[in-house]
Amino acid sequence: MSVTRTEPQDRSPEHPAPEAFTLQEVLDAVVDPVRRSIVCQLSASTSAKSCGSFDLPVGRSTATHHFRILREAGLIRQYYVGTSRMNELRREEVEEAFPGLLDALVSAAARR
Amino acid sequence: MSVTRTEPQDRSPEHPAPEAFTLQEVLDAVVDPVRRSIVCQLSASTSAKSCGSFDLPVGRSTATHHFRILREAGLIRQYYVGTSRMNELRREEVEEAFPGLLDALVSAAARR
DNA sequence: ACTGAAGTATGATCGGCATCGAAGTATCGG
DNA sequence: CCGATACTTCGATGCCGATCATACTTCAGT
Repeated sequence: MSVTRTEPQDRSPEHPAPEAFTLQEVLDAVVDPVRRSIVCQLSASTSAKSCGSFDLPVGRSTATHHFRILREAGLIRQYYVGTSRMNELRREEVEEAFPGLLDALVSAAARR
Repeated sequence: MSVTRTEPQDRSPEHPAPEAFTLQEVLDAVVDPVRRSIVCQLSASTSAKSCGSFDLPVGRSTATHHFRILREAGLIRQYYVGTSRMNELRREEVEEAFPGLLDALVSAAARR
């Protein structure tokens, strides 16, 4: 009978192009403390980080929600490596769309 | 009997000191489109503007609410002139607390 | 005093969002 | 195949904030 085929899945999520970034979405993203924390942890790291490697005060399903908001705003890029979803900042694209904004935010968050 | 005394009132509202500014309050303030519009209109103007002189898509009481949020975040200074409440940006203080943030926001809002 | 103008205060409504738990999916190691 | 791991999806809940209408206050002009 039908052997449950395990065709390789395409699990790469949608990423908006820089031209589609909106300030509203970016602000909606970074106004949340948990998401801002994610951005700061990414900014402090040189390499990509898996979702599970973040120090977050919420459950897994909520974390997934936050990563999605950040991705849809254009702030992060996500891709799978095995079962892990890696995350990295889209520094250049964000800088191109909204010059100085990301730096100002991260350094503002670093104070205090 | 008691003549309704018209003692001069102190109607000057509370303004936080720059040291008390928090990034969270500033972002909570500017994430709202109406409030961001207020900030941009103030930034584009050289002089102070009365509450009523703004072009806003909400009723008066709601506008009052928005101005208060902006003031409590430290973004604007308010003072009465007659019955009019004047508003102006606290550029220097905000710049001192969160360097580059206000400029980045206003210029980001100006794009598109 | 009276009136109008400019805001503020208050209470109610209403929608959106952060959160969680439970169940589902995909991948990797034996 | 069998777990185990790492996330995602889904539905429900609960709260907070934006909005409005109404009533009130303060001031300016007459």
